[in-house]
This record gives sequence, C-alpha cells and structure tokens, in this order.
Amino acid sequence: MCKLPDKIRIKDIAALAGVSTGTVDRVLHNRGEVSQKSREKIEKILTELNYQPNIYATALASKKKYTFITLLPEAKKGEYWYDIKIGVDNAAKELLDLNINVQQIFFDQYNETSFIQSINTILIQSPDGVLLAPVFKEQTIILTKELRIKNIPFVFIDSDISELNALSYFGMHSFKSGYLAAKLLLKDEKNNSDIAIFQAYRTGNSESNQTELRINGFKKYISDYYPDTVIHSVKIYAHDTDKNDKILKDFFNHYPQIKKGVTFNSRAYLIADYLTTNYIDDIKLIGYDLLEKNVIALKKNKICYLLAQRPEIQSYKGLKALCEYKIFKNKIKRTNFMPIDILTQENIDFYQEFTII
Amino acid sequence: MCKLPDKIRIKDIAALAGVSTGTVDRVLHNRGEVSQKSREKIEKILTELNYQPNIYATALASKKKYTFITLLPEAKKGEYWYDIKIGVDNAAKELLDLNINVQQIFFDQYNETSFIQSINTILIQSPDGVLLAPVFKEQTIILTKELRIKNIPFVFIDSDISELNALSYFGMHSFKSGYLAAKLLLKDEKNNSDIAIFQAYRTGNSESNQTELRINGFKKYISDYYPDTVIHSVKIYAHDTDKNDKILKDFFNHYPQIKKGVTFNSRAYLIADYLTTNYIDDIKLIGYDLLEKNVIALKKNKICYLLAQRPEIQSYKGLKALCEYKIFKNKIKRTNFMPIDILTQENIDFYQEFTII
DNA sequence: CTGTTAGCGCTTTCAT
DNA sequence: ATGAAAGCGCTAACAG
Repeated sequence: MCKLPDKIRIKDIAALAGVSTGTVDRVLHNRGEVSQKSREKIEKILTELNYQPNIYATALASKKKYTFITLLPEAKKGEYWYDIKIGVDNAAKELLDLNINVQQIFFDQYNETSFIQSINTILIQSPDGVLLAPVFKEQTIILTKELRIKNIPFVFIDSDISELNALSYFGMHSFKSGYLAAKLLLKDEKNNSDIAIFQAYRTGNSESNQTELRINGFKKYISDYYPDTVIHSVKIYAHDTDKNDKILKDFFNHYPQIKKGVTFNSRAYLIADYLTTNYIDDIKLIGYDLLEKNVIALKKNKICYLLAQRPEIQSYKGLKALCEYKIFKNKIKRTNFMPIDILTQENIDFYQEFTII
Repeated sequence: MCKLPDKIRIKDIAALAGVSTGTVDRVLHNRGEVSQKSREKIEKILTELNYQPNIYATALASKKKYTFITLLPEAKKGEYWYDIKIGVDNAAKELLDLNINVQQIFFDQYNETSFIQSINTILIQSPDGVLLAPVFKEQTIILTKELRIKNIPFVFIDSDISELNALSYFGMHSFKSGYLAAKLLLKDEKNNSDIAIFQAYRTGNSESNQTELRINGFKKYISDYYPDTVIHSVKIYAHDTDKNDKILKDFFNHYPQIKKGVTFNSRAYLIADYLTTNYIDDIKLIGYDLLEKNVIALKKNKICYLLAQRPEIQSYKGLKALCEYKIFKNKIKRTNFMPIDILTQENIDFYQEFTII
C-alpha cells in the first residue's frame, strides 16, 4: 500500500500513470495530442481516484478573460429591477477573480427604442455570454437570432420566451403563482362572491405575457373551486394618482360587496395606498414582489400576502450559469423555476434580513 | 497618470509604497515587524485603491490546516436532520480546498448518553471550531464551558441557548413561527371554536424549548384575535401507531366540532396518516418541516401548510461562519433567524427542486 | 524591521 | 505525442 495525499493532485495522477502533468492536463481538458494508450491509462486512474481539481489553483492559473453582458431594465432602489441588479453586482464581484468582467447595460422598460439601441452595443462587443430580461418580444427575437449566429449563449430571467430556447431560464412559474394567489385569497373563507383584479396599465407596453399567465392561473383556481365568483377587472394607472383615486372610488362605491382584490404586476401598493387614505380596512389584498412600498403596505396590514420570486437570485444564478457553461463546460438546466415565496406581516422581516448569497 | 492594472495586486501596492510585497503582507495580516512609517503609507494606499485580495491566490498559498467538528443528531434520508447533514456535506466539499477538514460526529437525539460520549471526543481533538445543535441543555453547558476555556469558537443551529453566547446562531424564530401558524390556521375562517394541538411525546427528552416557544407564539395569536377559541392538547406517540390510532379515534369522536389542528414538532404526518386511513378530509392541519412524509401528506392535501426553516442552509451557513471567523477574521452576526417559509401544495415543488447553494 | 524566495496546484507555452 | 518550465497572486520562512 503506497500512501496518497489527502487530496489527489494532477501531479499524483501523473506519477501513477508514469507521464507528466502536462499530459494529464491534456486529457482533463480534452485538448488532444495524447496517445490512445496514455489517455486510457490516465482516465482510468482519474475515475478510480475520483480526482477533483483544486478550484482555487484552476482559477488562479487560468489566463483566459471573459466578458458577460447583462441587459436589464434600469431601476431605483426599492424597485423590483433593483433587486435584480443586486444579484448581478454580487455575481460580478465573485467572478472578478475568475477573470470575468460583467458589463451592465440598462434600458427603459417603457421604451422599446432604448432596448433596440442596446442590441447593437452588445453585438459589436461580442461578449462571451448575455443575461437578459426579454421584456420586448420582437426585439428579443432579433437580438437572440444574431447571438445564435455568433454562437454567444444567452440566459433569460424574469420571464421566458421558450421558443427562443435560451441556454437557461430563471424565473417564476407564472401560471402556478396565479393559482396559488387565488387559493390564498379564497380558500375556506367568507365573502367570496365578488373579487377584483387590478391591472396597472403601462404606457408603451402591452400586457405582459407573464401577467397574462398569472391571471390564467388565478382564474383556473376559481373555476376549479369557486366557479360562482364574479371577477371584476379594474384598470389603474401607475403614474396618475388622481385618476386612480377617482377610478377606485367609483369602483368601490359601485361594488360595496367586494372584499377581496389582487394585482398581478408589482403595483399592489397603489391599491393599498388608496385603502389607507380612505380608511378602508376590510379588503383582503394580495400582490406580487417585495417593492419597498409593497413591504410597507404589508407591514401595515393593508396587503395580506405578497408573493415573491427571489429576484436577486435569478440574476445571480443566471450569471453563474453562463459561467458554468462557458468556463467549466458543464451542462446547464434549461428551466429553473424559482420558489414562490409567501410573505406576510409575520415572516417578512426574517426573509428580508436574510441574504442568501 | 500612471496606469494601474484592472485588479490591484500586492505587488502593485508594494511598488507604490516603495517597499516589498513581504512588508505589505505583514501589514495586511497585522503580524507586526513593520515600521510606523511604512505601515501608515501602505495602509493609506490600501484604502485609497480599495485593495481586495484575490481569494483564489490566498486559498492556494495558505498552508494552515483547520479542523471543524459538527455534533448533530443522526438521521435517515427524508428526515429533518438529514437535510441539516446535507448542508454540512455541501460546506465540507467547498471548504476542502481551503485546507479545512470537517469531521462529523452524530448522536442519538433520544439518548443523552450518546451526546455525552461525543463531548470527550471533541475536547481531545481540540478542533478549530464546533458546530452543534444544543439538544441537551445540561450537556451543552458542560461542553461549551470547556470549549470556552480552550478558546474554541462554537456555533449553534436549529435552536439557541442564548445565555451560552455562542459565536453565532442559525435557526428559526420559534415564537413568531407559532404566531404565524395560528394566523394561517384561523384568520378569516369559520370553525374557529375548537382547535387541537398534537404533541408528539418523545422518550428520554422533555418537551424541547423550541416547541414550547412555538406553542407560546401560537397561543399569543389566539389570545390576540380569537380569545374564545378552545385549545385541546393531545399527546401522541411517535413510534406506536396502534396507540396513536386509538388516541386519535377517541379524540375525534369526543370532539366532532374540531376541524383544525397543528403539530409543533415535525410529526404532522402522523396525524395526516390517521386522517387518510379514516377517510377524514375536513380537518385543516398545519405542521413544520419538510420531512418526506410531511411533503407527501401536503401534496395529498392532508396537510394544508408546512412551515419550513431551510435546514440545509442553517448548517451550511454555520460552518461558513466559523470559517469567516477563524480564517478571514471577520465579524460574525450573533443571531441569524432563518426565513419562515410557507409551503402549500402549489409551491412545494418549486421550493424542493430549487437548491440554493 | 525589511527584502527575497520558494512554493500552493493548475494552465499553457515551447521545445523536443 | 510528451515533458519541462514559467507563471497566476499570495503566504510564510529565512536571511540579513
């Protein structure tokens, strides 16, 4: 019995195979120039000893430089896309020592032109990978077609366009989240006769695919379990408080029997604020995403549940996936649905103070 | 303007300060033998340029070896403590290249003697840190007292004994989880007059502190919002199905008005199984932890909600905390409450297939 | 008190 | 097809 070191190194493999470290490295990375005989011998030892490379040494020695580009909506602190950016920043910091540079490009999610302009920037740069939120479908098709030609992998986050077959997708299962929202709103309760769906109208962007899927899921639950429920749809305006006030006032006056509401975008606070201002506190409201304003409304008990989807993990994992694929040549899972987290007044603090990465 | 490399290295700092890399390293690690003058100059440059060491190079060059010991209950696949072990394994794998060895010691959570025996093993070994679940309070006091004398840091997971002032704690906020459980069980609902608390009786171990806190939280919510509710406590037996059957049958026959129940340990499936066997499906049941059997019952709709506490993250983060403290000399947060995750039939799959680390 | 130097395990280039 | 050797950035022992 000869004794082996705690952790097997390339040097050990080489010694056992009677070759040099260079040869072992060549078979490890499949870069040819190795005789059949050596290859087989080395591979055998490799699997027998279950060789695991020292990732620190690998990272340090590697000379290759990589650039990844992210194309995401701009955002201010407290907004959904800002949390996405936090994940990008976290990943970027980690990847720096791996010689990976992350370049962030932002567009205006209400302005398709700003997205179009970014396309060229990306294509000229020819990065090693792209992480993006496919907010504008047509333009995303154009961009990804070019990326495919240049053989640049891309990862979607937040929402998926499955026919474009990205390397990977990280985001919510929108349909099921809507289904869950309905259950949380209605199950075992009284006052289920009428409910309201508040839809924030966004200029310059038609109803997103994601919102639609959430609504479908929501309606499915209702038709499954409470088919008699009447659903009222109310259009509200994200950037016009006065107009909203009037709309909501009219609505609640008109349908006093409505005690339940839901929003499928992240603007639940718009409704919550109205309820607060008008001293209404018998409406059960459900919304999405931990925007600062939503969280405040949740804590004040104006929103009953918020469904969240770990935005900072979506972008973090998206970049790591690119890295795994390009650098470590690993297989990547195509679809990664994020957990649908249910937040209430009682558990929100623990959730927020707990940073996963 | 002289140009600096992308990433500042020790060598760059040394050049700017007109000293050698050895001296820079000495001030970085506070190991003395540096003149006041050099020290100040170097420190100035360090902060100005915001020097961040290359963690890969650091890890590779470091020659020190460390040993951490974990002292946790033994468990089989599908159990709570098995998930805790998964976190340990994950951390151990990551730490291997940092010259850190993680040695796992297991005890029988129903047998104090097995815990006592492990104490000696640990003290003889004199590891660089200990991660443990303080299941047996008296023995934990004895162990940690010795560790303190030997200046060995220790981290608690799962439950805390705050007066022992561990380096850090990772686990649930038991009281608030109980409060939340009550809300999920009762809020806005009918049939709140009578509810049952099922307590699994464990041989050899008195009611744990954790369970007690959960019950307190639960009762607090009820006294806050539904003070008229009658709470029935039922003792069940984890390892005696026949006995359980009889107890539960008697109980439900005696109190047919009870439509809600909760368990504060992880044995909700015991009740769920009874309900299944007896074709009862109008009882709303809440439990804790994603044991395989609990998850099955949740999916079959026999359990309505499961509260979970990310066991595999507790142990993972606990070990990383020891590492941060011992190796990178960083400050560690004393108390780290885990998110209280609310799982239902609808979101359990996404939660389980999503591995965070 | 300071500078020099030999590694850590792996990658990659250059001879052979 | 293969081996030798130079480094990646940092640590730590040693010589002065």
